[in-house]
Amino acid sequence: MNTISIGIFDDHPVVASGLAAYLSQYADECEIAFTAHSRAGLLAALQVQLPAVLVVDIVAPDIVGLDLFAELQNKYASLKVIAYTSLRGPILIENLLSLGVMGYVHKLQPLDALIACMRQVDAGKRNVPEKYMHLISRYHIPTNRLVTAREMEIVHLIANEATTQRIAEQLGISVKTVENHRLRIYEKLGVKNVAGLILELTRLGYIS
Amino acid sequence: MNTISIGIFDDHPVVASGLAAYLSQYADECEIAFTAHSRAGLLAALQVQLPAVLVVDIVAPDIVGLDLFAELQNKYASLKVIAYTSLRGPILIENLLSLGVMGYVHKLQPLDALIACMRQVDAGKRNVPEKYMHLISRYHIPTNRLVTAREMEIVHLIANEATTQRIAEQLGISVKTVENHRLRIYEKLGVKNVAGLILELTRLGYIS
DNA sequence: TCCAAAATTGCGGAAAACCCCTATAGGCAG
DNA sequence: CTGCCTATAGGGGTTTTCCGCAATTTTGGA
Repeated sequence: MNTISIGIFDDHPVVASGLAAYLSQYADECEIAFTAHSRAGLLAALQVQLPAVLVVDIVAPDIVGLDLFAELQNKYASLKVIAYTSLRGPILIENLLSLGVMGYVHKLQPLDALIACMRQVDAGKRNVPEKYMHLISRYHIPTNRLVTAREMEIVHLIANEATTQRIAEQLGISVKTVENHRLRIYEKLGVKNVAGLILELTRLGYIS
Repeated sequence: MNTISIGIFDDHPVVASGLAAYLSQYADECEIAFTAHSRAGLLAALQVQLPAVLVVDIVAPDIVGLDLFAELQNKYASLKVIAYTSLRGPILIENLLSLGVMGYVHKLQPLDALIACMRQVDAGKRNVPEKYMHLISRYHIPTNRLVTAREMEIVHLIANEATTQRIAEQLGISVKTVENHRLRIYEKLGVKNVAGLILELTRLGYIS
């Protein structure tokens, strides 16, 4: 059995260092290449040593998240990435798969689940929880379920307690247009009003 | 130097087990009594072995959170509790202090901060971040800043996408009363509208 | 290249939220 | 007992959000 070289990225030091300490119990099977707590630190560490598997926490899809995976995919095509996060949901998983992420483990799962996933992924197999496995075969993004760039702009302004009127001014468009965007977003996310919107966005990790 | 007996409670196995593995590097200074991932597990573990210091993650003040501290305080008055969480804010810290929590460390801090806090707390000293230290001397709860039980009921209904009208029906009170509660809550939390309310509540951990 | 799907833009009208005020009854602490 | 706070509720408004519907531009695939 060869040893798996592992990189760990998590903004919570306790997770990165703690996981490294925990995994060192499995020293015959894996080897910690590095731990990183920031995006800059991660990119620096990857240039020094490229592990086989990278465990990444997604804090928020638009901050330390989805775009990072795209970047990693370009720079290090051979790197196998596992998303290890407390975010959930089929939309997220579809996104991850479409970006080339190899594995997904939720943080509430036992550590065994992560270790199992690492083994699978190191062997070149995609690995997500059973109930999402069917997504692997069709892991393209159904565009009509994703919030667009324009919608994201509006979403962030809403989260900043801006009214539709202020948003319209800020973006230089009609109030009615902004309203329409809002409703479309509600529809896509399956919520009924602002309360639901904000809650769902935090659940998905789009806003802090 | 005596060894500190430590219990760890966190719903994320990676944090509980990882932290335990990490701390075992400091074996001359501390000793892990147990790790727990659920409330029931914690209470069972405490009956078997009572550590000197208990590190607890607060997921949400009303779920695995503030009320737990009150319970622990009653049952195990000598137990020194450290809140180790990714929630923040002066309101939270005041709440914690008022419930007898001895220490608070944010999860984005380096692990050294937690270890330093454990030393302080084990020595009987309250320990919170510098900028909140002034709260220790007056750690009573300013009641007018906390959401009341009734307000919490309403807050949860709002988070469930209920309209003011539906809330009024559900609670058997007037729409106007519910409106009044809403505005009062906004005022207390310093937000302008539902968007701000929901975001602030998730920040404080009151809703998922 | 051309068509269909989508993103983005917009309007009128209804519903809900938001604001400022007043007012009563009960509980609890100084 | 006398404030202070909570919970209740109303009047009378303004503002914002929500709902259907529709036009225009952009985009992506056959």
